[in-house]
Amino acid sequence: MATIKDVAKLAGVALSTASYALSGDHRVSAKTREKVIEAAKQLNYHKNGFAMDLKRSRTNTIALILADLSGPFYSELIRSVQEVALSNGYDLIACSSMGERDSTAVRFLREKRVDGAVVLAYNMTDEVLSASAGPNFPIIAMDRVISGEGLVSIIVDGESGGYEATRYLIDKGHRKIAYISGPSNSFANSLRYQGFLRAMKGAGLEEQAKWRLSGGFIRDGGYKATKMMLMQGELPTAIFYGNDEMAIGGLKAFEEGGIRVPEDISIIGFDDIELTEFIQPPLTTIRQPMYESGSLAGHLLFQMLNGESVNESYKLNVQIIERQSVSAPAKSNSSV
Amino acid sequence: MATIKDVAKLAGVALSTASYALSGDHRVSAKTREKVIEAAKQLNYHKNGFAMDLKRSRTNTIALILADLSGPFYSELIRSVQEVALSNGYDLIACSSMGERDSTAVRFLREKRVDGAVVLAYNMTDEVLSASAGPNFPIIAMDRVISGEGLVSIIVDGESGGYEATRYLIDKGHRKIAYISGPSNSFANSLRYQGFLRAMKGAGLEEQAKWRLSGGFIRDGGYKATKMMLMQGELPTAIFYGNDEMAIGGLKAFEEGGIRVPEDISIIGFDDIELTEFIQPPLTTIRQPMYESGSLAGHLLFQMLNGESVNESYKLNVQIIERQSVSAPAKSNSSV
DNA sequence: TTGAAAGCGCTAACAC
DNA sequence: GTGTTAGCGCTTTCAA
Repeated sequence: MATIKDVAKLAGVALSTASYALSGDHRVSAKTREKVIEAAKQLNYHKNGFAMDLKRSRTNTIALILADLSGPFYSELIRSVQEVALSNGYDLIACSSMGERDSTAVRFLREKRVDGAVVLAYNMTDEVLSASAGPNFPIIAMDRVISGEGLVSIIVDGESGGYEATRYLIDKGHRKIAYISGPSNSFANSLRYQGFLRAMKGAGLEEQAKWRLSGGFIRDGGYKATKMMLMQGELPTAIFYGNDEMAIGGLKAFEEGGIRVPEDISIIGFDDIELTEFIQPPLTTIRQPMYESGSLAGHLLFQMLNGESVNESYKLNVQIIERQSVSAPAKSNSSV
Repeated sequence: MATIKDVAKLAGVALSTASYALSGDHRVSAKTREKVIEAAKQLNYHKNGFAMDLKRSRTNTIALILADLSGPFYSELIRSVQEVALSNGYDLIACSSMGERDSTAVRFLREKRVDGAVVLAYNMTDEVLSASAGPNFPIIAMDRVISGEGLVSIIVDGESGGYEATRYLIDKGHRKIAYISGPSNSFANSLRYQGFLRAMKGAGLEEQAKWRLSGGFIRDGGYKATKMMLMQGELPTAIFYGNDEMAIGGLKAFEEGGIRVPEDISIIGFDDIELTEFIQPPLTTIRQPMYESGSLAGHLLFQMLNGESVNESYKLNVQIIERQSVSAPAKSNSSV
């Protein structure tokens, strides 16, 4: 790899002159510049990114850290963060926090390989975030409550979402409602569940222990939890799945069991992923403002990078999206 | 930010001793090591990634470059490349080539911010790839034919895929077949189109100029192209969409136009994205081995990184996935 | 306008 | 075992 030294030598100028010429400083004469550029081309020279970053101690890059890069659910978030980064002249790299303690993500934060980060990854510990964030290294934490210098949290109001989803079912006449939960260590899940409980209690309803199942936020988990419910014999009249993926899995289980949705049982999801529109029946769900939250995250990050002060936390509202997976409970089941 | 210098000073040892202690070199005494580690903790010290990379001139990171990070289509690819990277002890970062000449992606390659890359991005020029690749910087180019030192290309056999898709329609009795194309600068698209033409010619059929439409590989493009076709009045009996996204857009246009698929018109897509299973009717399509190709790309990259020699190009096969969007042409339309 | 030189934070060869 | 020191490739001050 040719270095700027080689270029300077070939062009017959000093190292610094070459540097100036290459970065377009207007103090070098046009003739010198040309010589240098010609030499650079000849040697196929390109700046070494690290050396530059090291010197500048700035990378002009921010990271978006996700638990799983391949999740379908993130595309809007990625897009919105990317747009903001681009329009601020920054680069965005996405990396995964898979691998836990020694993940790429942790290293990028620890070793300051980027100028700041947006983190949506339940498997990153608060500790890592707190240790990395600071006045010169802003981190926007999504979906978790955390505070500290350089830290801002954005949460979507999952509690209200859980409440509204449940309330919606209750208003349709349902009395026997189950909540299929996500991973127990997920903050988003606990919020949704709390909302569910508040709505149930508010309507004088009780959660039945036998319907307390978990599906880990994944499709197959929803499928299995639903199968289990089916095997138990007695079904609720409505199910609130902690997220859409699990609801889709549940739908498959019902289909296999010959149970019609929403005629025999109503279901509602959470997230409003793309698929919900396309499945049969289209899924009623709670929409998370992914695009908006990504955009907010990006903007906040750059405000912090520019030394402006921002609030410590932001809460975004959710919205119910009515489709066709919920109806009034069937007569035979609607008795309390 | 505390540096190793500060740590050394606080621990009362030399800089190098601190460095050795921190990197676990066994020449330092346990006592010294402890002192250093304690000092580091106290100062909340973390290595500076760039300085390390600069020194080592290795990053232990590879990049996956995609035209659009948010594409739903890539999740399997991302997952498979990530698995390989992780199992080789490397980090993976994903970045987008949006922004063309000055994109993050171009900079990462040019400035050697990573040790190698897998590139699936039609908007990166061959020139950039050739200029960046070299004996010490392997690049795996997907979906393009390119060669040079440090360059390997993986292509899926889109031509055969295009041929098979078209042949499948012909075998069902279709004679009037349209191909809705992707971006004209897309290599994948031209392959598919060539396959289409070969099948048509082989059956003594001709492509009709009026049905030559482009949808840019995006859903809305497929929708618009189909609308346009609808407005023209005369329809083919079958359409081969250059990818699934466009086919999904087309489906919507047909639905709005009161045209039934596959009763009134048959359609076939390409890619086998997740959605194809869930839409109505489920889409018959050509499956690309995304997971396999990502895995292959990752393995090749590491082989090259280890100095092993590999072939210059690899071709992967496609497979037709029969679902329910194709039937024999309706009687009234099936005449030649 | 150009050149010499300091130093970003770190590693590793070498000397003690 | 531990300390000294020379760079990695670059930018940027300062002097010429």
